[in-house]
Amino acid sequence: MLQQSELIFDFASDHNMSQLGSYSEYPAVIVEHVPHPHLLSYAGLACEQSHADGDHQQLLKMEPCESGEEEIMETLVAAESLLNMDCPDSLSLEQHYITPLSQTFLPSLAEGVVGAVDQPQWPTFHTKKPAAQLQSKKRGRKPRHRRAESPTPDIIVKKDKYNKGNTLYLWQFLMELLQDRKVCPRYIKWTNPHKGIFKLVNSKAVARLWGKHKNKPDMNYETMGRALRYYYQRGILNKVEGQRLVYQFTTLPKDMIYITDGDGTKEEEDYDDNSGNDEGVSDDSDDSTQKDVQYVILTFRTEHQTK
DNA sequence: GAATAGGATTATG
DNA sequence: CATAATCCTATTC
Repeated sequence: MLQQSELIFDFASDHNMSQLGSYSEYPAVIVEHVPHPHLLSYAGLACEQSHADGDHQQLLKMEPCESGEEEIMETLVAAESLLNMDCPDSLSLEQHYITPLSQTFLPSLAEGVVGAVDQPQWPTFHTKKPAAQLQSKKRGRKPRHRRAESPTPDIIVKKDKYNKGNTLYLWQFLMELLQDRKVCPRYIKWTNPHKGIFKLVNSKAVARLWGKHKNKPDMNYETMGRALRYYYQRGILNKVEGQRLVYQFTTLPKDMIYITDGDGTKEEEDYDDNSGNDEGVSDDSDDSTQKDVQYVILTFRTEHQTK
């Protein structure tokens, strides 16, 4: 069925790539981005980003070619980017996957993970529901309780596992997209990285990419959206109500490549999820220092709590 | 009208 | 068996 070389985005022409295809067989694969010590401290993204006092401006700079209409075109570009991570200006995710990660993972992460059996190993954003009226307005929705989500303590570092059978979960796929400079600002982008809030700017394009990845040509946002909605109960995603196409990761990897948009503007538009709780998180300059960054693959066994 | 929520059913690994 | 894909109804933006 899926060929490693083509399983992702067939329209990516003849560049045989397989980065996205190169994930371990473990359910959850997180590409960790370990740039600098200070960035490591930044890892606690959920908590605070105090040091982000602007002395480091993000290098991830890409012209905000924000048209959004021509999806085909952009999809092609996106796919190309996803497939050809070897473009010099990009972070070449390819390296992530094949990096023999000498340094397996962040100790803090490891401990935190190992320690927490019942809860995610990642910083958790518990955004209180903005308003209960949102639920009430729905037609008698039953309260959803989240159970422990997939990723659990086990950290297995798969060094060179780019097997083809890779099937990223949707949430992983979205995270990957959010770390891809080509698609991130355009199709999908953070609207509030600290809270894990992102927006599917171009839902159709994202769905298309997802469909490509899953080899489901008929994928659309309806279907993908359903899958996203499954994440509500599982505590992986929240919906940022009031804003269309805006979702929120309840948990995030400690160090992601936060592409908050390239023109130096910290966050062009953080509609801080209108919950009013936020204290105005401001400078989140993504300090993704492209150079001397180390990419680490962390694989998390997703063993579900044996219910 | 697209987005959203979620039930039901089926598919797939 | 879990994760969706597909499909659907209903509601909201």
